[in-house]
Amino acid sequence: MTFLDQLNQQQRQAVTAGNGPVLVLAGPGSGKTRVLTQRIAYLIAYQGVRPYQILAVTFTNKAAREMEDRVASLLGEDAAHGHGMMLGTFHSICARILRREADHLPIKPNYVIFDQDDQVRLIKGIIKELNINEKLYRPNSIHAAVSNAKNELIDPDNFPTTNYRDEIVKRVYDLYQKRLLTSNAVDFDDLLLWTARLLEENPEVREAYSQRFSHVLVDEFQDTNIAQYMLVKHLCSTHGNIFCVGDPDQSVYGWRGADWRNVQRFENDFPASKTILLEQNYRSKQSILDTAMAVIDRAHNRRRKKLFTDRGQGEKVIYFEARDDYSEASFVVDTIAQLVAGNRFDPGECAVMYRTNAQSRLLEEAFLQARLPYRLVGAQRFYGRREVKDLIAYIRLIYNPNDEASLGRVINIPARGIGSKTILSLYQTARNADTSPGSVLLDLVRGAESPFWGQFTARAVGPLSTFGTVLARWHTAAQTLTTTELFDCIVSDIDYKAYIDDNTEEGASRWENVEELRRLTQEYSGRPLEEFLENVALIADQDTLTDANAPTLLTLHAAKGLEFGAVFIVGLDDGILPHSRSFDKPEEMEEERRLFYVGITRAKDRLYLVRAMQRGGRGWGEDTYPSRFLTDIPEMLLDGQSRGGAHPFGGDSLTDTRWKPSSASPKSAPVIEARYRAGTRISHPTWGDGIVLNSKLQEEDEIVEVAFESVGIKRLATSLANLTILS
DNA sequence: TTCATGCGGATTTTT
DNA sequence: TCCGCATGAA
Repeated sequence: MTFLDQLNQQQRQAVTAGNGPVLVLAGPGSGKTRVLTQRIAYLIAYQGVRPYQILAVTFTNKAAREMEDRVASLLGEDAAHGHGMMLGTFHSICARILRREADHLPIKPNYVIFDQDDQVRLIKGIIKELNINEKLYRPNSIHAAVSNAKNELIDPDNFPTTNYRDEIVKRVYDLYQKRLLTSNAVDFDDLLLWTARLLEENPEVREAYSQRFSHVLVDEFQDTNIAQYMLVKHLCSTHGNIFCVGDPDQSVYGWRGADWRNVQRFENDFPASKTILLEQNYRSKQSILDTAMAVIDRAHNRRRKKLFTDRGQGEKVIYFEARDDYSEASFVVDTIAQLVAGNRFDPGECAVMYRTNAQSRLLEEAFLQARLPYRLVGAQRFYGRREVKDLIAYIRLIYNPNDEASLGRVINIPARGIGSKTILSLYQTARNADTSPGSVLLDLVRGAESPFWGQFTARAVGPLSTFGTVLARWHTAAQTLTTTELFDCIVSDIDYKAYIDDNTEEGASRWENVEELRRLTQEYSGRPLEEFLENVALIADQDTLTDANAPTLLTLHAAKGLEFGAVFIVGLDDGILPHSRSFDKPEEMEEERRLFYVGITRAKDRLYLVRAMQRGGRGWGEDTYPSRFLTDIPEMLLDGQSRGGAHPFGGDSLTDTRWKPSSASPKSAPVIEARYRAGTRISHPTWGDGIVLNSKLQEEDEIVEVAFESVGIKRLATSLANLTILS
């Protein structure tokens, strides 16, 4: 068993555990991914389990792919690849099961998946339709209530009502589910809900899946909700071979229905389960673990865990208090530039983490200003763009013309004379006939023969039937065209370029997104449309992580499961972390604390805790207070102080000694030699060719001034700019 | 029906 | 700060 040699005793115990339920409680950096992959490899190589009998649930699609690759490299390529190991997120696995088992359910196999936007859009429409006061009952909050119910497997009929608000939610929920069905659509929660119900109500289906998957493995178990828990339980109902890995201290999705008590539920439901603790940390220096423990030990209701490592004490954690949010951002960028210039880290080993997405903006600006590349994690960034959503909605509508949300989105984009009045009457007509607006539209192609024709005003019926005709043509074309061909067809038919590219910079960037989306469709050539749509719908934030060697910007939530050499956690102000919306809810405050803990434990070698004394606008920002979590960290663990000299905890304050990164660096600066001279011809990835005007050595880096043919004179740090010498 | 304009309001985290 | 909505004119 060669690959088992490198495991510690607990890891090996987990990997080689026999059949039956196993719960692995794994601290951060304790090698849990390794345990999962080796467990799979072990089952295949030594227990005679066939790959297709294994179901492994990961937190992102990216993690699933990586796991597949790692298993393959442990066993040799063909042993794992292409033999039907079922690997993916809960949502993607459910989507596949539902596609196959649709005839047991009130949906058809060509269902579409509604994203958050579609869901809220639908709810909003229903609120309007039911004449409910939109100000009092916000679509977003009603949606949250509905979603919570679904995550607990509560259907509209069983929705508990203790007050008037609940009554409203119940009515909306009921209609919402009906609308989803006429649209032949499911939302994110339905993927889990329908699958759980499918297995619950059809013993023969349950047994078939349970027998096919003789081994079920679940990662990030602390973040499962009730629906997911039940799903897992059903899937191993015949054999009980369930292997869960998780860490209650890293549970940060409670607001999404995740219930860390699933760990307790597991122990109750599977009394024979083995529990294995992975405690040794292989990721971080001890100074970082000490900081992490200081923060998490204040949490209530938890078993104290000792985090230890043999990676050495490491340097102290740096605390920096910036004047305002602008200097917070430039501190981060400057420090990263110095870390990179000093050869302490690759750009790609650095990450900046924040509580809310909005915080990324100033950081991005600071990176842009410094002309340093960065990578931003977040599906929203690309898939949330209007132009991208529009085109995906077109494709979705063609794939499934009953999709009401997509139709509503694109029916008048670009404007084709179908305004709100016309749309209203189209929807009304469809509802009266107990069908979908899309099929009314398609029926209008028959002209006056359609029973719907007479129901519209002469003014409205023209544009409607025209659009119906186009839609019908696309629908037919889609049977033979590739996704890319269909994409091109849509874009040119609606002249989308003219619609979005208004010759402004903004317009140009929108068109770039369209081209990027087109490139994406090419990856799906030869694969059915539904795969494209499904993957696009279920994309996770982390799936957007590229392997570019540049610092990563991401939310603390998105950081879960990742690790970086140097981590900056910014915005450590009360109200941001912990977020002000959690202040009066103890449970949520605990979750904020765990979120901070997750961020801290992402760091391998260096950790920077950063905050701004003012926030909100240049010079006019409001004063902030340090995060209350900072006071839990003993002073002796921290290095650095604020610009004003005040230590956040009122400790000994040194007067205006700004933190100097070089003073904290134990490595002496490497001596470097100039590589560029005036006259050297170079090439830059974005600006093309240019000639070096002059060069000087500065702070362990070579700074060159270059005249580019395209953009004129620029100053660049050669350690970052990725220049190629041509002559 | 569309487009421009101005106002008010809200504003976490994500599959 | 940005977004969505209502309002009013063409």
